[in-house]
Amino acid sequence: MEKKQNYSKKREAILEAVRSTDTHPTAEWVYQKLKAGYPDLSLGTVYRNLSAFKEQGVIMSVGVVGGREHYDGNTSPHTHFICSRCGAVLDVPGNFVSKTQVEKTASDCGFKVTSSEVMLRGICAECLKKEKY
Amino acid sequence: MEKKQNYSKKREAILEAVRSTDTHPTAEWVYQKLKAGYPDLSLGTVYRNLSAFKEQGVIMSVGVVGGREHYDGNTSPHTHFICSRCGAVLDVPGNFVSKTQVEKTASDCGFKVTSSEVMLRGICAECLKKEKY
DNA sequence: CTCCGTGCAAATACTTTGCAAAGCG
DNA sequence: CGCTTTGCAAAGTATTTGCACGGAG
Repeated sequence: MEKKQNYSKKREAILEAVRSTDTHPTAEWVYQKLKAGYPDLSLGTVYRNLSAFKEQGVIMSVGVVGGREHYDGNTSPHTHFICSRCGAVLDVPGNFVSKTQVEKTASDCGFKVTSSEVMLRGICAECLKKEKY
Repeated sequence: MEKKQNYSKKREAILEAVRSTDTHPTAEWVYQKLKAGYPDLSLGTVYRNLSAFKEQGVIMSVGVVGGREHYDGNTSPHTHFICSRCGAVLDVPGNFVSKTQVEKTASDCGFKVTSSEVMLRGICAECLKKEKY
């Protein structure tokens, strides 16, 4: 039983904001970005719409980094890299997981896998540069 | 400049609690488990010690699932499966990432990778059973 | 005696929610 | 009009922190 969804300019703007960047934004980031064009936008609305999008599978969550949930408008499977220094979340080209191996494991263990995600942690190029002291 | 660390029975108990299970506990879980044996244990202490352990690399974090941070006493690289229904975090045998491929990507992109993690999402065997309606 | 570790409670930080008002169809 | 979406502010939840006291060395 799906709920009917009316058109909303703000909702569209929120989705567009997430899709138009590769910075893996947080709710706060989206809010700050849109505040200029939509002065009466409320942070609650951003949160509400982002979770709705996530639930519908329109966008994905990269997970919670530094206490904040980061979203990703790119739903095609790809890899993420998290810098332990600055907390940046970067896209990494390439799929590191063997699909057949996952499927085999799933049937072995008796559960159903709907998605897989690879996360690399380390220090990004930016922070490596600054670190030379 | 490392800080000196005295012996503490409670700290040891907290570490032992995380290591003695494969349920990937949260701070609250550890607290509940130890409360019986250490009636005046405080939740703040559990949080404090868990983050200290994590920082020292003695234990790892599985990430935030359902709003709570889950820890893992097993620091050897392995894979995690998260059930979208019940939120359980399970260990999965097998390493799904190609080390050489990660290393190549790292040098290509100019950052340093210190760890990699694979996360599978789906529905666990338990929940699949219950779902037959 | 001098620090370290802890209990306790207050403070944070992010996210969710209730409700009345405004908007879409 | 009926149902959806929003603003606003209050409530929630997980985690962190300040401080005085008990404990280890």
